[in-house]
Amino acid sequence: MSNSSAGQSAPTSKDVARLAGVSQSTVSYALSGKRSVSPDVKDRINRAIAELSYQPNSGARALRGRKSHVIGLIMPARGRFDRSSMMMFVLHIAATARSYGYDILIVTEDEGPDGIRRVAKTSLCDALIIMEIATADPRLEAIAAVDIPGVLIGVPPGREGFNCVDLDFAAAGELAVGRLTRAGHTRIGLLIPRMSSTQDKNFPDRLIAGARNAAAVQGTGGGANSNNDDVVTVIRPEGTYEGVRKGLAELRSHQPSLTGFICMMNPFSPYHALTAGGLDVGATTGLIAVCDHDEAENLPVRITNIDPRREEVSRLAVARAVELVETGHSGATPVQLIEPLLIERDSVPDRPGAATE
Amino acid sequence: MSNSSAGQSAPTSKDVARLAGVSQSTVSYALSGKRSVSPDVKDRINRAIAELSYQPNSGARALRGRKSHVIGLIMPARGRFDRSSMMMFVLHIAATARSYGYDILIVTEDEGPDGIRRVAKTSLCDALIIMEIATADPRLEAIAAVDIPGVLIGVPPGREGFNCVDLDFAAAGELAVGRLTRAGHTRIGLLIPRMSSTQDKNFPDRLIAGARNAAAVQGTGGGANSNNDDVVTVIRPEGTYEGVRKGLAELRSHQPSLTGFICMMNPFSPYHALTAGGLDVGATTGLIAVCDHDEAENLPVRITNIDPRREEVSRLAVARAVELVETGHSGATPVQLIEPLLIERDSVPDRPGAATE
DNA sequence: CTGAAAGCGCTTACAG
DNA sequence: CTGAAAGCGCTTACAG
Repeated sequence: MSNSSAGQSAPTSKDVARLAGVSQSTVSYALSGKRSVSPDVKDRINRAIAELSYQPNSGARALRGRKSHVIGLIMPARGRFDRSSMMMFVLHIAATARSYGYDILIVTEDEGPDGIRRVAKTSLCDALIIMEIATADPRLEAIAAVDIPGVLIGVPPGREGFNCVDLDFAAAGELAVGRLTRAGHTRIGLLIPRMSSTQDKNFPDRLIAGARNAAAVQGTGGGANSNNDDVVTVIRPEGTYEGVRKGLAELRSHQPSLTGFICMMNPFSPYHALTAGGLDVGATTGLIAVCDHDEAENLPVRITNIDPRREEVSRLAVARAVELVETGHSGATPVQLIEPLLIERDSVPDRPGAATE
Repeated sequence: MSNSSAGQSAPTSKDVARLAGVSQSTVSYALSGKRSVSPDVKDRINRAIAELSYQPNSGARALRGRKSHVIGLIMPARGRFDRSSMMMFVLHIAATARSYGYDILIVTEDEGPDGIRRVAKTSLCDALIIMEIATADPRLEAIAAVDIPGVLIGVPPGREGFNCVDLDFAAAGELAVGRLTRAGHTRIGLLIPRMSSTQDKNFPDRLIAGARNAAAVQGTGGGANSNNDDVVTVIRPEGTYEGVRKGLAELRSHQPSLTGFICMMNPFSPYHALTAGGLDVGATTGLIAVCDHDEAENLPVRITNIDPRREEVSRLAVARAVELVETGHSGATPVQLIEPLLIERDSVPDRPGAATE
């Protein structure tokens, strides 16, 4: 019943022109604004457009204008990824793209590097945004070889010649360690879920470096020359509950004095594993998660979190891609990092002797 | 450096024709197979295509062929949705679409019904797939008004004239209650997270009806005329940990004899809330979750789950959309439901007196 | 089995 | 300030 009209073919700019009593080119110029059009004529055209509910054919526009106004979003290669945060990126990227007049096309891992070549060579996409790229990712090469611009979300090694945008993970590490040490937690465990080996070279190193750096700067209360490696201990457990539980148990058996924890994941498993292990998060034990707000709020204790600012990262990636398309891209640009934000909630208790600033 | 080539414009079918020493139309026919081409000529064409790494321009193809080979994926309206499962749909839908030669374009909630009109009227998309549609969703009307086919994932009321595809939630309810009653659990709590009011009319009713039906059929051990409302008690808590905890606490205070639970969500919160409430899931208490495998495996006790079969639902939705496009759609078709699958894990213990089949 | 030509619906010089 | 015309790269009757 619905959906069944034989489709009396959509109106064209020619139809609009006829109805408005002007030429087709005037319609085009009225829409693009690339030539001034008298108010009277513009008005008639707008009326005609409204009456026919005209929208320009995107195929014709792409063909003639050599621009599809579509950005390809290359999804992560196979591996363990947080689907929830991926979806967050997709939604923000798509919304931002629309604000620039672009649409987002999904290119999945299944196609591999061929997918990149395909959407570029067929002129389906004007630019590419690549999520969670891995180190030895065959897609990096494909992106470099193709002649539409690409923006990486992430800063993988070997990124020379690419446009990278990401959260400042070093700052995130500093922020988390700084917050915990200020609250008096001088022994800190840092949990980063293990990924496939090729993905491991992207953000973890930066996060760890930032954490170590903050430990060195803020000191441990033991003077400038204390061994900073003892302040922050990194573990890379499996991302499952069982993996996290085991990792934490082992860690604590080696370092019973740990009172502060940072996790680069949904805090659900870490929180419950710590609780099951007899620790009282928010009372004696500190926990900071790098995660989205809803995940931080979704526990008995509201978890102080570092907002990974996926919306801002998404915006930056799209803005970058659009700019490269519209200025006629030319090579790589400096890495652009977004500052992380620490949101104070209830999971970081002060400990005796804490330097409350 | 990379990405910087001035782009000596992609090769066209004319270039291929010249290199192969044939006409442009022959190249086209060789590619489409709509006319027979001699092996010799076909060979030369293929060689030329490979040499130039030619791929047909999608704008031209769309313009001339009146088909973009793009399907628009309309994301859920604002509300509380499980981003993880949404992402699962997106990935499966995109992969399936590719297998039919189609691509997926993301249309977000932000555009509302206008987004649907836009991608349809501009001929950007050949068909639409709509996820998680709500009852009084203004997008339903837009879909009906537009002249490309639409497929709904979900079976909302007022779906006359639409093509619907979904999991058989009634069967899921039956399956879960059946499994628990067979294990001797005669008092069952069913947790369905509360959504925005307009979304509440889609699957929950079907799930509940199926659960009640199974309770009636299987009996409670108390004869055919027992009050079936007592077998299954439904609660609709907030989807957060705190909401689930409170909901379960209240439920149990009214019905202390509950030993079986079904949750229509990631079992993390229900599991931990039950455990925190003193129940031993897998030993004395049964829990079945409608969720993805990884979520079922991500807990101290492996949770027996009902696979929502998002991959199969996605496949069906895409197949339906492609069929409607390629046959020249004509109105609505019967609702197509996918059978749910119960995966036996460790969270449903037998209770004394259980009828072990 | 193959080729020359028209045309899909736009945009953009060119001309006034 | 406006119009007539060419052409983007395909596909598909039409003609042989």
